[in-house]
Amino acid sequence: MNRETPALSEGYPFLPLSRDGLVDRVAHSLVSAILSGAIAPGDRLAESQIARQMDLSRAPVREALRLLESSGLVEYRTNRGFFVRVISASSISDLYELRIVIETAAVRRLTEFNPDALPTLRAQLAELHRMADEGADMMSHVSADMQFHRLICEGSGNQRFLQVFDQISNETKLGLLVIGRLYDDPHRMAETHEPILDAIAAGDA
Amino acid sequence: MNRETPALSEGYPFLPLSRDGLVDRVAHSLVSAILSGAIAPGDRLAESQIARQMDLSRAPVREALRLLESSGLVEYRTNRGFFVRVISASSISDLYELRIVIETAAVRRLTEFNPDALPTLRAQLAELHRMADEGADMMSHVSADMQFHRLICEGSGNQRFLQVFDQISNETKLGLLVIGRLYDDPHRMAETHEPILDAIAAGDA
DNA sequence: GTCAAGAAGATTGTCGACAAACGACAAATC
DNA sequence: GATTTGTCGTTTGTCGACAATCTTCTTGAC
Repeated sequence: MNRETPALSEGYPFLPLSRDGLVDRVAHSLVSAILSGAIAPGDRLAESQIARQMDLSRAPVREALRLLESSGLVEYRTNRGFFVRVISASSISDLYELRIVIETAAVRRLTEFNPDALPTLRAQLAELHRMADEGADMMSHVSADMQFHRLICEGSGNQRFLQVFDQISNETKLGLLVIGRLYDDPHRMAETHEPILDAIAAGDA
Repeated sequence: MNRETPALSEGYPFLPLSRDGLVDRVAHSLVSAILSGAIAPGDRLAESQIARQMDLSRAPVREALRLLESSGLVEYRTNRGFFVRVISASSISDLYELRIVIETAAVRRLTEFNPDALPTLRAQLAELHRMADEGADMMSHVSADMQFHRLICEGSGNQRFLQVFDQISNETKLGLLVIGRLYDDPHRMAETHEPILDAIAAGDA
């Protein structure tokens, strides 16, 4: 009974039904609620209430919240519970500086060891422009934008860069949504990414 | 009833009894066991067994393990449980590169905005040499060494640098212990830190 | 003898209940 | 009247039990 071994020749039209446990689904649901603004920063996240609304016990909710805590979206105080983290201006600027440091290093590695990743980056950039044309909503823009930066970290070949990026990505999204107005002009936003690509193509970090 | 406001003039002889919950104590206990090598990389961490040995229920153990997971010391597989993470060579090198990137940036910020932090760093370096003289055990060396690097991140003024550093610090310790032999000559090890201080003093990142 | 299917044992996943801690309001004290 | 103390409702902390899942061992067919 090995899951890796397909029972028959590859390729049935079955979508790989999510193997995540309940906890992951709860976590995902909470992330959506927070990033959509349905739950505001500073709000209390009462376990029992969430559990009741999702129709399950407190245990998986608790674990999901602990998960979110490690991604910086949520704050925990002993004997007091979980709260949606309030992002301060200086916190955002610190976060931004961290991203620059990580991604700069990632780009350097990428140009040096993995120039093959360029086409993928170009494709993602094109996608950004396409979305700008179609006037997609801000949430989609932020996601696509983040995906571009994620690809850079992924292409660097250093697992840790990607790990840090993923760890702070949700918080970054929250920060971007708070700032918001940066995305007034989606095309301009997309264009700011092009110098990065050019630099990579030129082999310059 | 404000805890911040003392009832009478400041200064009762009460030591501030530990406010950590059970979970934190369990987590700490597990970290010790892993870093001391009492539990080897790859080993299974059975919740029930740990709970039984510590004489408590599985719930706090579970949460403690989830905590360790986010610090990279432990790996979780759904329906399969927790395992002590095995650190590969490439993983260590990736981690090391990440630290260099972060700490370089931290040093740059520190020299620029917070040169006052220098004395503290010098003191910690002296401590390293003192320990080398006294022939302290490796674990203490590793801790003191890490503390030096932590002070750099702390002095940078960017909370995120410190956050990332702390997040990977346990894993780094584990890596250092695996490599181990680097600490054959503690004095030499301490000396490698001096150029950093000199560079900071010279205002050069 | 090898391999697959099935049963048995052990471990994780989830639950509901109770204990402990907290926050807010009411009562008492100076 | 302001501050401290006591009480109450709510929320978190921990527990033990049961269900679901995985792993191992056994069994049986080829």
